[in-house]
Amino acid sequence: MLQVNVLRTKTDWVKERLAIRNFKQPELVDAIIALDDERKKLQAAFDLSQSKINSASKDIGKLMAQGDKAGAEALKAEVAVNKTEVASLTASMTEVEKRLQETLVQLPNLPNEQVPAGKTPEDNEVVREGGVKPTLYAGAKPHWDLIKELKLVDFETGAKITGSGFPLYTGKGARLQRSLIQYFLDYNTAAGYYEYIPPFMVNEASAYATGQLPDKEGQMYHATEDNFYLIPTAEVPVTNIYRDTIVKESDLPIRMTAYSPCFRREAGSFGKEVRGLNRVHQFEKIEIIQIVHPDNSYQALDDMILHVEKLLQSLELPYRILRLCGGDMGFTSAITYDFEVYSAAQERWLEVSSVSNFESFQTNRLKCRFKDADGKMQLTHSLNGSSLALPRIFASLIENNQTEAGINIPAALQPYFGAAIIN
RNA sequence: GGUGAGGUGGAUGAGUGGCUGAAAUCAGUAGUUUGCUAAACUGCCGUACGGGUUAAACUGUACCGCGGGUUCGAAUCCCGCCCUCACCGCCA
Repeated sequence: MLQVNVLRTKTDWVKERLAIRNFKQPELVDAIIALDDERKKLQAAFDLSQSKINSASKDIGKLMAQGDKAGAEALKAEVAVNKTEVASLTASMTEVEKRLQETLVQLPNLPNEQVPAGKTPEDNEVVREGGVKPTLYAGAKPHWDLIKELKLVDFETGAKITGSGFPLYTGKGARLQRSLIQYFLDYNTAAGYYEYIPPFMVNEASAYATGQLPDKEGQMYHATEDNFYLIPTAEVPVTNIYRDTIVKESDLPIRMTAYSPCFRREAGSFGKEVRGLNRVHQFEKIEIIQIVHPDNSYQALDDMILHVEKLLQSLELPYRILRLCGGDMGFTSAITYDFEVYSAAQERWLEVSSVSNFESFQTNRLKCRFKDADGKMQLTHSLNGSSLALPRIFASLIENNQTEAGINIPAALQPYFGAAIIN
């Protein structure tokens, strides 16, 4: 959520930035300022009336103590008038605040200056590529065939148990999955990220604070009986650790990592794009999250990018880093870098991580602040990224490392997996 | 799920209708003193939204788990909900 103050003081610049995203309703900015003006006017009137009531009430107390009943009654009548006024002002204020809030949450974050203009994924910029695309042998197969042959993942039984898109990892597949989780967490904690295992369901307040509500309601599984949402990413519960908190400036940066399953309804997706492990309703992901001083958030972003990049290098996967264009960025992001690995048998790039700086967009809703050296409250900045999302790593690992003898496990993973080859 | 106790500022904890935005202690912070460490003393020390100011000072309102209600006036009384703790029930 953007700060009204920013809209007010930098109106034209805000509209310019929104245009980079192809945001179609710049007039909302003016509407918000107008609503905020109205809110202020009502607040001032309310404060005045309430102040009259307060002082009259004190006087009534004194008059009663002195035994001046008539005087007290006269004042009570006066208070009654102000009370009606306060009641109607309160109603107007509630209404205006509600409209203000509803409008404010419709504005996406402002793209950073580095974000390229553009509408579709084709407009994303490739920042750099790394690793070597493997040359596969003649009989190489896409992962959905490999997992069947080697009994790594059983989609049919997963579908029987739950529904399509809920994979059942089996045997060596389950073991590979587990070793990846362990490896990623070790890698992240070694870099100073504090480890959590969060709740996998969150309440409405948490889903709202990180921006899943109201925008992405339909994306989440909803346990209506208790009004809990299954998390679409560990970002939601972990970032909410710092909801409504005032942190010490000296505690920044806060670095956190967490493993969690992620649940996404992905309504309306189907076809080749989502075949096999490419897109599923439940997947595993290890997330990294930072809450930092606003002056340092871009340094933190660079650190996170490097962190993820080195992890991909250690897995010996060919990868590329994209800077997303305005039109392809998430609602809450100021800048996003996507990491894709090349899946050799599918001959396509698969997104395995997305690292974003939210600046103060998320922390404003979250209300995570610190008091600076001058004693002023400031919003922290928040960032997050995947390090890493598993299914597509799984898919590209087995596709890229397949040989006639079996699937080679990269050296970094062997201590975790306990073998050098799957066959 | 049942019964009981409770939810007050960073922490502990006082406060049962007006003198309480809230005692006291601790922590924090600025300073004074002391030869260092330590200690002692003094000041400051909640958040939000307004007004005011170059910035402050100053000032209005709201907030004592959340939402309602009673009252001229509510942290304090009433109702609903949420959460925590204890015991019981169930259970990985």
